[in-house]
Amino acid sequence: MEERIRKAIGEALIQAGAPTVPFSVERPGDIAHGDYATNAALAAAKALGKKPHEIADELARSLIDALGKDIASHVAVAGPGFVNITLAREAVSLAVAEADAKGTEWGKGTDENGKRVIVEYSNPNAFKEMHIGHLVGTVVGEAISRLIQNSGAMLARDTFGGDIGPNVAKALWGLRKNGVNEPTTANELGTAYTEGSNAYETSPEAKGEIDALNQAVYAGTDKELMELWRKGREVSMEEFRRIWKLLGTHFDFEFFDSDTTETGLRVVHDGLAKGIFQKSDGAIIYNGEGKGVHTMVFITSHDTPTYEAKDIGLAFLKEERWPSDKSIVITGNEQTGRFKTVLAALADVAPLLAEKTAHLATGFLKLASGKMSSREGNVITAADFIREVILLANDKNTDPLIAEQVAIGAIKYMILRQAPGSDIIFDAEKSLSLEGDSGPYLQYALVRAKSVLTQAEEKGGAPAAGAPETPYLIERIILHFPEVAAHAEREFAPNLLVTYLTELAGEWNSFYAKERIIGGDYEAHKRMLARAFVQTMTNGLAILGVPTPEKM
RNA sequence: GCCCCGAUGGUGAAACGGAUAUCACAUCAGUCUUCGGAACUGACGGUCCAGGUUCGAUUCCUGGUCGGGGCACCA
Repeated sequence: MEERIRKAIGEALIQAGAPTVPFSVERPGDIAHGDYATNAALAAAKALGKKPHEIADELARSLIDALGKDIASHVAVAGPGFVNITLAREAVSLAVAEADAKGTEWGKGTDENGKRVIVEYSNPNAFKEMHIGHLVGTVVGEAISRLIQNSGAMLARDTFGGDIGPNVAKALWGLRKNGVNEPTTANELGTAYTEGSNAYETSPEAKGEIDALNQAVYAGTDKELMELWRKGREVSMEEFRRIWKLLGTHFDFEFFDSDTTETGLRVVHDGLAKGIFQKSDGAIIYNGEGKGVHTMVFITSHDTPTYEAKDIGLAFLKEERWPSDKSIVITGNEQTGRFKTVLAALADVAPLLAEKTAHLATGFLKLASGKMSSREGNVITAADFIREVILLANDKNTDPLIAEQVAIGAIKYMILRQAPGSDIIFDAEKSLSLEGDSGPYLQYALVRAKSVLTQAEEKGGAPAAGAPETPYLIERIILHFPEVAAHAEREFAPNLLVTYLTELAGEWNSFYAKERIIGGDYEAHKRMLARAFVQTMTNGLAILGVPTPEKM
């Protein structure tokens, strides 16, 4: 529908003599203005040297002719020169029927058809527990992945685990000190890491031992050590996989630091020979001066690669394993500066790889109250956090599966409702009080609509036909779903979809309170409307990765 | 010191350069509980400051204030 209007405006502008003016076609802020609005007349005014209103009047006339009464019942000029289009009843009914008929295909786009896209997110630190910061990256990464898939791309998910380096050495040191040869729980690893980390700061002797362990892992010749390392990593990853599953995420590729060191070292050494990197105090650095990025060490003076060199290696590894048209990396926003340096260096060594790589940053998750902190430490693990929220959801849902769905929905909604990149304040009690503007609010609206439909079908009979001349507001919201999904994908902004679905759920609740469906006027039409709402909400929540419980 | 990001009602957020700045929570006042009240309706209240660009600025530019993050051998 939007495309059709856009085309009609484009042709009208060509006739008016302003073929290249960019213009918008969007939902008006106030639905009372119409179903679509365009600023084309305002945009063209300067180019044509005419008053906006003159152009708007002409545009309105040609739009009426081009679209016809079956599509646009009303075209009006308003404000400084907007042209508002109100859809005809038949056009609205047609769009709603389409939502109902298309099923899971409703809302699918074609913007990324035929493209291969790889998305990296969640990046776990093996030997450390998953904390709530990873939760944000995982939830946002999954939603963005699904948005891209919804636009038609072939998509692969990958995650880049830290399994080598000083942090890992600290955990190994702790394990050895505690005499643990067969670690079995993530908690055990977390404790060992904390101990190693503390010892590293306070004891010069321990520091030396840990540094030596780090070198030994890179060398990989100490069989006993490598066995402990392998087991620890696996235990750690099992825990990550458990939480990923809980959050509805599965990775096609799990890459590790240790997979990328070789390539990273080689590429940086080659780059050194070409003058892309420089030697400095025994280390190999990338000089970012004059390029607006920080200067950073890529290879240390001990000839071990830093995270930066590993990221370079990873870019090559990804291309080798799953060649793509676009590569997206999602990390916390504290890494933005570091990533700029990596991309600048990559642009010098492999311009094509750098060109198609984009970095997206997510914000921090902060808790509204400190109550959730289950331990004395200030780090809250993702597992503890999810458990606490499920417990809260349990108050109203005895079924453990539903409590979990509600809790995951609440967490995801809180994270996805705001623009990625900004910090997130999570108030668990507020999001589970479930009054408007929450995941469960959307889930609840869907559950109620499904319930009505079930009862309507059981009742059977011949529902009253016909439809009111003026469409219900809910109909006019439903028809915008495909445009919203496409827009959210272009901007990598799941929050746009969240806002839309919240509005949709609110309008459905409003409709439900005002209008009698079973046994009411226009029952057949209202049933279709209910089905269209269910389909739209179901598909929308699926893109966000928010579970849809059958009952609540 | 340098670089990046942010600042919107009491609180948390939204708004391709567009119309009377949207939504929720809280507060206050109602609906009514005969398709599921985790609901619905209404009231209250806001763009950090000073300039600039523009027909039009929460949005873009300059300066300032406050807050967060980053800045070579950590990830």
